[in-house]
Amino acid sequence: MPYSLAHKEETNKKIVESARILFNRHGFVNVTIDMVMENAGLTRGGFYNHFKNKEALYSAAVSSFLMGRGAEWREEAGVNVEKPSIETIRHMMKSYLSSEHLGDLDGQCPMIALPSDVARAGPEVQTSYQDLLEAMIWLFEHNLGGKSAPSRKKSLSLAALCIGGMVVARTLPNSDLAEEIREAAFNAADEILAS
Amino acid sequence: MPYSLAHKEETNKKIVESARILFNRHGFVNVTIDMVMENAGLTRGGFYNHFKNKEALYSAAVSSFLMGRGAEWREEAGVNVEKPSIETIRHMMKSYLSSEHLGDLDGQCPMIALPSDVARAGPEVQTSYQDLLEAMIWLFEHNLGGKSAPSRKKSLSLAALCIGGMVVARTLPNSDLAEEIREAAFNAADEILAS
DNA sequence: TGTACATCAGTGAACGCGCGTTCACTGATGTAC
DNA sequence: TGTACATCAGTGAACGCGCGTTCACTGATGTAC
Repeated sequence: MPYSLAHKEETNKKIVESARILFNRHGFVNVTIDMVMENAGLTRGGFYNHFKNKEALYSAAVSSFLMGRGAEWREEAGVNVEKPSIETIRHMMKSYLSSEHLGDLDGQCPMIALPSDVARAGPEVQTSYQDLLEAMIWLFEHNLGGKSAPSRKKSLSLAALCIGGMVVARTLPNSDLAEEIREAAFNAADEILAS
Repeated sequence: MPYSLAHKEETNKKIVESARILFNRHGFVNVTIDMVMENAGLTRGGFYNHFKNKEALYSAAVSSFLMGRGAEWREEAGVNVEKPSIETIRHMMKSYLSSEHLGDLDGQCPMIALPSDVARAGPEVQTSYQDLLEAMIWLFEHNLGGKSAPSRKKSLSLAALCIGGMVVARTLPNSDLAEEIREAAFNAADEILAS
């Protein structure tokens, strides 16, 4: 067996990472396999050694956020499984609903960049999206002190507000209204949290 | 001058209405001009008698909601310019964040159906989207009793929560989580309203 | 240790299809007489 | 009132391009001896 298994995995990661960035910026349909492969330093034909088809790449790219940037964020935000606290949520929200995140077209959360794309994609992609969403909700619930009807409701509202506020703001680039919406969403989320 | 001016306007409306429905369901890129024209009872070639190109149609389709279904909704919700009231907002939100609206792929608000599409489209389309958003915000502000910093903030948060909650829910079709999110968003919006 | 070999990741040309757009035309309709 | 005409909305074939996917190949690498 020529080429180590690790080598193929490495290449696979490069493709997915390249795709994640390009999808975030341009959406599923506007990104071609040529673009993804070239951006990964490879050529067109090799793609099908790694994925069944383009749709399979969608799913992998969305999921990759959870293990990559998403994990970094959880660490940065000081997510501490031992000591859950509301302060942790506030940190996460501050980072999620930040001006920086709004401007980060490459690194942003796919839930913000791709909602309508995912809604029209196949079930695998939607499952990946739902996993991301559930991870976010879990972090909120956990830091609100565990499972209970009120903390569940609160967590869902916070998720809707975080993602939704950013989606709406993202749709209006270079508009003062975008920043205004983002800020208002953050304040509202903060109030829900405190209530 | 053969064919009355009204005739051309009539056809134009048919095309835009056909496009609005198809875009809502499938997104900009996945809808072809053939589909739009056939759905309007016409043939491909005539399209360019009415629009410069496909992108011009995006903008027209998004805007059309404001004068069509959007106007109906404002009436249904009992929007009364003379007597603004919080109850009016509650009606609007109840309708916007309803199960019916979530399932109405054809008639839904384009702000829910097309956020990522619009984010990647040209400035004209984004202006149309922003007009829609500002109309919604205006209705909230007006019924909160007019211009003031707190009512402005509240209106922006409500908009983010209404649109955002629906966007997130829409991304997860056939999932219990979708309904759960929609309901949580409504409750949170109601609390913001009451606060 | 060195060499021949087998494997399969990666290459790039080619295929086929679909879509946006163009264009020569056709024929329905309002107007002039 | 009736008829010939001019206009232009609508038609549908054609063009050209781009993209997803396939495929015959090449060449780098690990293994067997």
